[in-house]
Amino acid sequence: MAASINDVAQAVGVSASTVSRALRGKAGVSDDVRSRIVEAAADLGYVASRSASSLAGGRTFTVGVIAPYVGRWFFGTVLDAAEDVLSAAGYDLLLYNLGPREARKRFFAELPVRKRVDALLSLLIPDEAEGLALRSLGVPLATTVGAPRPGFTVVGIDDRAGAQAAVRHLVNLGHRRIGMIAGASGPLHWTAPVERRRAYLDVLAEAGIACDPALEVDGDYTVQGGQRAMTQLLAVPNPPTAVFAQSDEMAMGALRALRLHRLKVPEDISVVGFDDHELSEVVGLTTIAQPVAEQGAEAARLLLNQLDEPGAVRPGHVTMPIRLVLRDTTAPPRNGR
Amino acid sequence: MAASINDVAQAVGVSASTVSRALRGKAGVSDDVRSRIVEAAADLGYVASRSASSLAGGRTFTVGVIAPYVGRWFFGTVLDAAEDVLSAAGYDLLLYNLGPREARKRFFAELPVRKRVDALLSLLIPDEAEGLALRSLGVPLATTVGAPRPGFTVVGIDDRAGAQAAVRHLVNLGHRRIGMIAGASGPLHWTAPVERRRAYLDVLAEAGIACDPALEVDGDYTVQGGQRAMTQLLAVPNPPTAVFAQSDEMAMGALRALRLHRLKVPEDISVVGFDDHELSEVVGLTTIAQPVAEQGAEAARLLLNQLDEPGAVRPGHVTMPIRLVLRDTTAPPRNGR
DNA sequence: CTGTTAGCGCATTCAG
DNA sequence: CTGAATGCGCTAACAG
Repeated sequence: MAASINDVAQAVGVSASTVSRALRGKAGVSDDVRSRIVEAAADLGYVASRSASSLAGGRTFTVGVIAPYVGRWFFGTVLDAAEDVLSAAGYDLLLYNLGPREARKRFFAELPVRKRVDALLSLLIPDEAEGLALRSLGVPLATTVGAPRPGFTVVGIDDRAGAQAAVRHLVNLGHRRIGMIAGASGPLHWTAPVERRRAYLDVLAEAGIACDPALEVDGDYTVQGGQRAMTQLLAVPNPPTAVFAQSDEMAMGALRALRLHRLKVPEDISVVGFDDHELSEVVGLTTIAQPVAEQGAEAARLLLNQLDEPGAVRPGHVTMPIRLVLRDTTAPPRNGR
Repeated sequence: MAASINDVAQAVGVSASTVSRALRGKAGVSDDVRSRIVEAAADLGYVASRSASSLAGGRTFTVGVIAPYVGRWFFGTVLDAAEDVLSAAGYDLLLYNLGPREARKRFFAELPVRKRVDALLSLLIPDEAEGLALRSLGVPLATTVGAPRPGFTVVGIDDRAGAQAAVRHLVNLGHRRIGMIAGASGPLHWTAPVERRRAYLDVLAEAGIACDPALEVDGDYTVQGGQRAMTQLLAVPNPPTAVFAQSDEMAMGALRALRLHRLKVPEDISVVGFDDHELSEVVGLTTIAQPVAEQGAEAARLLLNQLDEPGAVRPGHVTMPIRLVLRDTTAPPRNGR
C-alpha cells in the first residue's frame, strides 16, 4: 500500500497534523522537524491523497477545461499553453472534450465538473443557458474565444479589426469582387464568425463595393468545408478574384480546391486566411496572425489570480494583438479588373 | 451550499446508503424508492462529490494521460479520441503535458498522479527508469506509440513495415539516391525513429543501393526542422532525387524548403512522408497513413477493460494497419538516373 | 430490501 | 511550536 500521512508521522515520531503543516509549507513547524519530515516523506514515497485533501480542505486543486475538438491546432495549442501554466502552479487539468453535439448536451445536462474543479476554462462559447449553468458552479470562469459573457473573464482578440485588416488588404490590392468563406455561426454561439462577417461587410461598404450574397459561403471551420466552399464560389456566374477565409484551415481547403481547378494563386485568385496556423507558413498563406498559445496561458493565469484572491479580482477582459502577415497567396487582380 | 447525499436522503426519508446505492444503479433498492431518490436528486441538483467517493471507494474514476505537445496534430487527435471513450464510460481525463524537458523531469520526480488516477495512458515512450516509475503506481498502463515496455499495453503500428513501404515506393519509381529526414531519436526514447531508420537502410540494401550517411539528416519532428534538414540535403555534393521524411510535418517543412529553392515537386525531387496528417491531403503529400484517432480510442478501451476485470486482462499489444497513400509528391526521377 | 456502523486520509480547529 | 479531536461526504461491510 502507498504510504499515508500517518506512516510519515510515525516514522518521524510526530503527529499527522505536524506532517501536514510541514509538507504544505505552513508556518509553525521548527526547521529541524520540518526537514526530518520532508526526508521521511521522500523516503517513503509519500504524497498526499488528492481525494482526502480535497475532501478535508474543500479545494480540489484542479481546473477544468472544456474544449471542442482538441485535435484542431487552435484548441490544442491553447490547451497546451494553459496546462503549462496550471501545472506549474500545482493545479491539475481535467479535460472535457465537447466536440460531438451529444457530448456537449450530456455535459451541460449532468455538469460532471460540479464539486470537481476550483475553476473552469472554456475554449468554446457557452450560449445563454450554458453560461448560466457554468456560473451556477460558483467557481471562477474564463474563456478564450472572446464572447463577452457575464461572469466570465475573457481573453481574446479583436475579431472585427482582424477581419477588417484582411479584407482591406484585398481591397487595397485592387480587388472588387471579394468572396468570403465563413465559419458556421450557428451551433457554437461563437462571436467570431459574426464579427468577422460584419467586418467584411463594413470594408466592402466603405470601399463602395456592393456585396453579393452569392459570394458568402459557409466553410464549417474545416479544411474539407473550405474546399467545398471554394468550389462553390468558383461556380458562381461571376466568380471572385479574391477570397477571405475566416480560418486558415478553411483557407487551406480553398487552396486545394483551386489547385484541383488548375487555378494559380495568387495570379488567378488571391486568398487570405485567419489565425496563422502553424502550417500556414509552409503553404505560404497570407493571413491574420493571433497569439494562440499566449491566450491560453493568459487565461490560465487570470484564473489562478482569481483563485489566489477570491473576490478581490473581477472578471476582466484582455484583448491580444493581431497582425497581418503577408506571404504568397495575395496579389493584385489579373487585369486590374 | 451544494446538496449532499444526506440532503437527498432526508428529502426522501431514507438513509444515505440507500441513496448511494440507488444513484449508482446498484441492486437492492425497490423501484419505487429508487425513482423517488432519482427525482429528489434531480430536484436538489445533487451530484456525488468525487473526492468523497474516491476516498471512500478507493477508486478515482479518473484516467491520467501524459503527452508531449498536445498542440501537435498527432497527439491532439489521439487525446481527442481517448477522451471520447473515457468520458462515455464515466471516467475523467487528467492531462499532463510533458513537452518541456523540465516539466517531464518534474513529473517523474514527483509523480503527481499517485493516488489520483485509476489508469494511465502514455502518449510518449517512457525510458527504463520512467517505465519503472509508472509501474510503481500499480495501475493499468497503456501507451500509443508502440514501445513494447513490460507492463504496458501498447497500441501502435508496424513502423518498420510502414517505412519500408515508403522507401520501396521511391525505389520502385527508379530512385537510387534517396535521402531521409529522421526524427530525433535521443530524448524521447521512441522506437519509431529507430525502426523507421532501420527500414530505410534495409530497403536500400535490398535494392543494392549503398547508403550515404550524408543523406541522413535530423528534422526534429517539426516543420521547421524538416525545412532545415531539406536545405541541408540540397547542399550535399550529389543531392538526393527523393526524400523519405519520417513524419508529415517534417515533409511539409521539406516542401517549403524546396519551394524556396525553386525546385519542383515531384519533377525535380520526390517527397514521401509518414502519418497522413490532416493537412497532407491539402498539400498533396504522398505518405504512409496510420489510424491516429483509432489508436487513442483503442488504447482507452483496453484500459477500461483492465479496469473492469482487474487481473483477468493481460497487457496486450495491438497493431493497427497502415497504408501507402499516393498523392502528388512522388514521381520517377527526372532522367531515369 | 433497507438502516447502522465504520472508516477512507487528510486539514483544521482548539488546547497545551 | 506541537498534538488531540473533529469532520469533510461518501461507500462498504454488516445487521436486520
